[in-house]
Amino acid sequence: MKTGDGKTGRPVSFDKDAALEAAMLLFWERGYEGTSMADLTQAMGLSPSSIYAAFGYKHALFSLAVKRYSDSRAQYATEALEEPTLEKVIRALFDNTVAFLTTPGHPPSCMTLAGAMGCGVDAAPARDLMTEVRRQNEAAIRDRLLEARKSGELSKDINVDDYTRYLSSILAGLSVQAANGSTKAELKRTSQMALRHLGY
Amino acid sequence: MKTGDGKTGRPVSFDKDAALEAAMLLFWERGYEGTSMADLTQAMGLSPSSIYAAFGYKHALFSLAVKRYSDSRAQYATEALEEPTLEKVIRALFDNTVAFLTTPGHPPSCMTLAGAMGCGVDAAPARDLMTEVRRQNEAAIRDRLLEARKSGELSKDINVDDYTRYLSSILAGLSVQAANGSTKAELKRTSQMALRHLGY
DNA sequence: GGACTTATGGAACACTCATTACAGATGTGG
DNA sequence: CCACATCTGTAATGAGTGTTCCATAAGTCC
Repeated sequence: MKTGDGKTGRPVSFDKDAALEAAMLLFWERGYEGTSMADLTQAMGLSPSSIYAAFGYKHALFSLAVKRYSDSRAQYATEALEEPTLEKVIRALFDNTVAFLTTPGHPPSCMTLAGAMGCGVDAAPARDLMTEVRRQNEAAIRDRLLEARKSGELSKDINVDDYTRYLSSILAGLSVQAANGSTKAELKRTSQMALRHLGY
Repeated sequence: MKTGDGKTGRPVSFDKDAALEAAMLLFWERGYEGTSMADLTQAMGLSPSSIYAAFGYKHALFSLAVKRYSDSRAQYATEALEEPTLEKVIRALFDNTVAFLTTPGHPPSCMTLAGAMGCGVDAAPARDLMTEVRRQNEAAIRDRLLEARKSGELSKDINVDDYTRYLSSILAGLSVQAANGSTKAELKRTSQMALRHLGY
């Protein structure tokens, strides 16, 4: 019998999904450095051995948590980019962001900002991962804008790279606003003002 | 003779200003949690006892570093708000921010974002301090906008609170952009696009 | 030149960090 | 029921954390 096929041996006795969800929420709130393995064992309800066996080192667990975050909580951005017209895309981008930032049950900010901005040398890989995710999100917006440019919805006078960075800036700024403690109503009005200035 | 008057006893043998500057730069780069006292002793060139005698606990040192940051590096914002007309104020706000973020010799981001966004429970006071500073900066912008409203430069149709949050958002977004690795030229174009959409 | 006050460097403190060793528990295949 | 493989909890690992103790150095005041 081949070993490591997942059929023999004592089976995993906990819900891997639920454990990863708990880890994600804790990393989201406290960042990479601010979350200790002891905190994680408590939040996940597991002993260190189980965590290491199932997810690997702390950084590997963090990577998985970030992936889970991108694939679930941060899907609102992807959904917005799938709207049929450019106007709907941009409106959805702002509306969904505000809704996301004010959803109860998780910190009022983006995980890619709270996760690891400034950090010690040991946590540099986590910080770089956060930067990479932010850049990927930006690239997704750029792709959608390029599409709109081809379809004629976005004027060819507008530099797509600049417009992408401009939109990203405002959206990131909303996240900082939310972290500052802005209310849902305030964020909504701020985002409406942004839309108005954008011409929507 | 009264004790503690700073006249008797062995005098301090190092430059307090230079030491605090070194601490500020390290906190700026690595954040509160990412900077250890051991890192600080090395960067400041001092032994732990000297640091504790001169600046107090780690958090007190951090507070002093943040104050130094606000009073020196972050003065560009205050200066912008002192411009005579609203248009000049807003232009300076964006121009100075871009210049600040791309100045060599310090991290390409705002200390209030890198210092402590998400963090552990022990560092919560540091995080709250950063939030407070961000809100104070916002309040300064609001005051200047209120002034412009009174002088008639800012239309009374515009909600000052909303406009303040909107401007703050874009400026914070520029900081995130810089942390993402945007070049000076890119930041300049992004900020120019923001100014254009603002009507300047 | 003592008496006094404060600063300094280095070692030590108690504690937490991420990670692992080990012994026992729990399943599957024969 | 018996090997076998894997998981699980406890306790330990060594390194790193912020902070303090202590002997000594370096000044001022009488």
